[in-house]
Amino acid sequence: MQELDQPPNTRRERRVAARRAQILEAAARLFAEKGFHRTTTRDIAEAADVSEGTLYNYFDNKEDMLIGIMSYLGENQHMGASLIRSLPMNARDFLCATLNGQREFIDRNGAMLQSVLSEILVDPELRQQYYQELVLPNFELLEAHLQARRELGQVRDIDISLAVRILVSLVTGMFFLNVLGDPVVKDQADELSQVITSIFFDGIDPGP
Amino acid sequence: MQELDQPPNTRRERRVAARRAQILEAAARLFAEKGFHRTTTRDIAEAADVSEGTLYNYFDNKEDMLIGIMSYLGENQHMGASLIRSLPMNARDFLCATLNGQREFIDRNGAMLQSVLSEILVDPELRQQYYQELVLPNFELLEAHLQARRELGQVRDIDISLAVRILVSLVTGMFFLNVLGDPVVKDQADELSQVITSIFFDGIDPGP
Amino acid sequence: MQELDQPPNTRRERRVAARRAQILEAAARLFAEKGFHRTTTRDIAEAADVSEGTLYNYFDNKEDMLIGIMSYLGENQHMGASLIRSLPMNARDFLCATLNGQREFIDRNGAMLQSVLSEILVDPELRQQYYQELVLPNFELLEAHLQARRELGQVRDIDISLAVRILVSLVTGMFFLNVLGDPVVKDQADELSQVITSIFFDGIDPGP
Amino acid sequence: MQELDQPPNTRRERRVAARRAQILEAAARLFAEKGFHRTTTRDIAEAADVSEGTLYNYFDNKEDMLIGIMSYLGENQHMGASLIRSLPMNARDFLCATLNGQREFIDRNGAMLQSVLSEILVDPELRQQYYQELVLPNFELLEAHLQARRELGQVRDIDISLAVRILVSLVTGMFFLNVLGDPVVKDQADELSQVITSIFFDGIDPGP
DNA sequence: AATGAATGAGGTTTCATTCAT
DNA sequence: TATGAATGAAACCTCATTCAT
Repeated sequence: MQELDQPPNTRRERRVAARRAQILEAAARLFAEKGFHRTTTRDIAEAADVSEGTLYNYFDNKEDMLIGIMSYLGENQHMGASLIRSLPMNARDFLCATLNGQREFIDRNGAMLQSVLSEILVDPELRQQYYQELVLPNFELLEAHLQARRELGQVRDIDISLAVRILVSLVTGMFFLNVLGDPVVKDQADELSQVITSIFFDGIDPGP
Repeated sequence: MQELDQPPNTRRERRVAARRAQILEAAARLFAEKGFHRTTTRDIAEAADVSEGTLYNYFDNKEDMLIGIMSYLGENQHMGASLIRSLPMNARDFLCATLNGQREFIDRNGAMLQSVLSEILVDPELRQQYYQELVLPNFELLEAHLQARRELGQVRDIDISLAVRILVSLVTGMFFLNVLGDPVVKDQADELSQVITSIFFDGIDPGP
Repeated sequence: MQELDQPPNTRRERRVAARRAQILEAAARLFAEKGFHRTTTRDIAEAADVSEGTLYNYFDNKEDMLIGIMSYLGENQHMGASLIRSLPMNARDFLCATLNGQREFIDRNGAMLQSVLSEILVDPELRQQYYQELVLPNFELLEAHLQARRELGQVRDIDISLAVRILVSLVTGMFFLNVLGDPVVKDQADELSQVITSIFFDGIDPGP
Repeated sequence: MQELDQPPNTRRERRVAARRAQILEAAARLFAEKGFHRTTTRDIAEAADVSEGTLYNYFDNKEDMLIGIMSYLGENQHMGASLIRSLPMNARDFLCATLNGQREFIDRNGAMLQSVLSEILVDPELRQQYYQELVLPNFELLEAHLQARRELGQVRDIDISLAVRILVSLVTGMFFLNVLGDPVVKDQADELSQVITSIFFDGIDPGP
């Protein structure tokens, strides 16, 4: 009568997950458009095509939706798996591929990212959670990866920790410029990954 | 009835400017701590040691204070002047000095920056203004500067526009990491400028 | 389709009655603990171990449960029957026994009483019903009883109506003090009936 | 420029107190009519002829108004002073006077009492405060008084504590009957005090 | 008959803004 | 010019009730 337990979700659980996703997507879009605080629960309910009351059957409160968005981002920012498997790849190709991967991720989840970042800047608690769940794990994966490449002689002896921070800062800042609507970044997105790779590996020094 | 414009500020104008600054500083601190929306005008009034009513003698409304903060940031982000004069300086030293200058600017005005960035992410109008007044001017100055150095043969033939975006993204992203409280960025701030310079000029490739 | 009325309850009717009782008991307990308005239908459903929907198969609405509680109290406050039969009993013993009987009734149904009284104070409609169904009948029984005793010469010539009101007030007020948690009333409950009887019959005057 | 401090209230303080009273009176009336929970803040604002927002300049929240009402009752239930001074009075006259005093107090503050009692029955916290501030002090005063009279030989040797509880219960229960609209209690209010006094002193026993 | 997800009206509370003093 | 009490719109959230399953 009840479903099997093998797939971890029963029919009911799947329905709940779908509803949550439906609501989160609507919320994220609005949060990115108007900001968390300027978005009312009524807005969200209308965009998600449910009643206001229903929102609260799936989330404790409005803030909980933001946290839900963050968790979703965390779960879908796998980066990890690919990083390990990609060691055989040429170092430059790998960086370029990673940057393109990030771009793709942002294309899909930009609204969520935008809405979360905005609040992170001014909410210490959220910030803490974001750092732990979304930033640190990536730092560690990247450090391990870079370290491995250095041991393979593919990278000169720079401070790995700092290099990773620099890379992540760059991607983050790029996202920012994108949000600002900078036409250069928008129109030359393809070249950008290549130029970054080029500078990151060879620098801008004209050489001897 | 109004004073002349010749001496840029009469006694009265100076008093008004001081009051505005006093309010803006209080507001910026609170905005950075709790965010624009979670900060009430009552909070601001108390922090600035004036009454709520008085706020409205100096600003049209709460949003106007945020714009005031942005204008203040724009006026104090001189970068410009120094950039021209520093051409004679060695290219690497110049980059390092610039990065340190940015750090100093952020140390002084971090709270304001933080409060403004948070809203910029979710307020198209503000975003537009920020881009025009704070980002574009710097882009143009930096491009001109980098172009000049390239013509001097101090920089190899990369896309100047993109290089400038990369640099600014990096600084912006670094600010973000700082806000997030990343201990590496915080504790090794000095090395950071050097490592960035090193990578930016020489890359991470181990060479032949 | 419906069963006959001859045997006062068919199996089905008994099941329905049991369910109603199960729900009413849960509701009364919660109403007494937190009040009618602070108790949600969800609370009641959980406490009664049924679903919220099921509540509405047995009661029209939440208010109807309160009325149900009142009816239950009315049906179980028999006082009446015993009053008549107890005429032969010594007057003092009778009063003492009645007081103890009340105490017992309150011990068993205190929560229901408490929840009902609270609303009665502020709901004219409920008040009316309570007075008609629970108070007046007792007044009449008591008056008749007291009248009979007076005619037997066991009571001096006081205003019977008022005497009954005084007695009932006393019991009601005592219930109140009990709810308030007064330690004296709680710990000396046994003496209390006796002291009341003693004062009620002999007064506190030291005599000549 | 500012008023003297001698009268403990400045002009401003007096204005605040007046506003609070104005709001409390409106609230108490409505609470008694419809109950605390069925009374909306909008109702109160309209009845008090202020805006809803203004309510919150004088009270933390709706519950705080109920507490305010209770405090007001506490401050105006002096009973105390008169009790001491009245020792010379004949014991019976004293009881009768006290009962009439209570009746007068209830006539003036019945609505407040009603609204508070209703909530006290179902709110443990409020109940505690009520007991401490309104019940206990009266118990103590009455006990001392009765004790004094007993030592004067005006009262036979009964348990003073219990006698006081009995008296207070009686008054409380009478208030209840009044709220219920019992016509006997309402119409014979004058006789009531006398009958109570009569029974309380002499009992209902016909004597030998 | 039982369930519990969905509903949406309505409640309390906050807060930017105004304006009389 | 400075004040801060008053305002009232609007936000978030709760909860009794319904109804498809």
